[in-house]
Amino acid sequence: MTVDLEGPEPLYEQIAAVLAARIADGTYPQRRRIPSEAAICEEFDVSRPTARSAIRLLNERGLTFTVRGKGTFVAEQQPSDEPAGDGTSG
Amino acid sequence: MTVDLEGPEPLYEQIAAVLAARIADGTYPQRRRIPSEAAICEEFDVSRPTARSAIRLLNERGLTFTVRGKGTFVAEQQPSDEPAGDGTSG
DNA sequence: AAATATTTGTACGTATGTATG
DNA sequence: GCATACATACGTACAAATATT
Repeated sequence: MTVDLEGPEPLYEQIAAVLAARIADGTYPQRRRIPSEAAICEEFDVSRPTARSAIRLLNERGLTFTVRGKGTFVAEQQPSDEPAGDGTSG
Repeated sequence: MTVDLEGPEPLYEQIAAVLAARIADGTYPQRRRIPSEAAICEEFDVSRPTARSAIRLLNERGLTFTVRGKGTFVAEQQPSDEPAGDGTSG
């Protein structure tokens, strides 16, 4: 999986979207750790600040939570503002 | 007003607290712009990322909102988790 | 307990892009 | 076009918490 440097979306949003998709499809199971900042830097070839921005988004959206010295973990519940939304309505 | 480099709180939290106090006491009135990132850098002698972190905190807490190219403005209402809290109960 | 490695937290510096006036 | 101001992104260093040896 890669990101689009030319796209309109910021890198950190694209990366957050990729990670969010992995959470949604179970690649990153609940309560389990997601890859470290360093690993995200490696995979997406970005700087640590950018990797951290992506994680920050996930945390803000309630998908994950971060514990210093341990890592970032998938939250047990992913709250949603769109209770019925799976995008298949149209 | 200064910040405490030796203190336990991060610089950006200390700065956010100072700005929040100015919002609370009317130094920065509602709907009015607060100082620019550059001005905050100057006043507190910090880097732009640190100034931005402070502003981000204010935004997250609903005290302010930022408009790209214009500045950061005091929100019209400051939501509170402590409906009765003004600290004068004792 | 000590040393080392891993991982996140804070902070600085800089460059470039985008939006407003 | 220029000046101001925020947004994104890279690079780096050191501190603090955790985990392993």
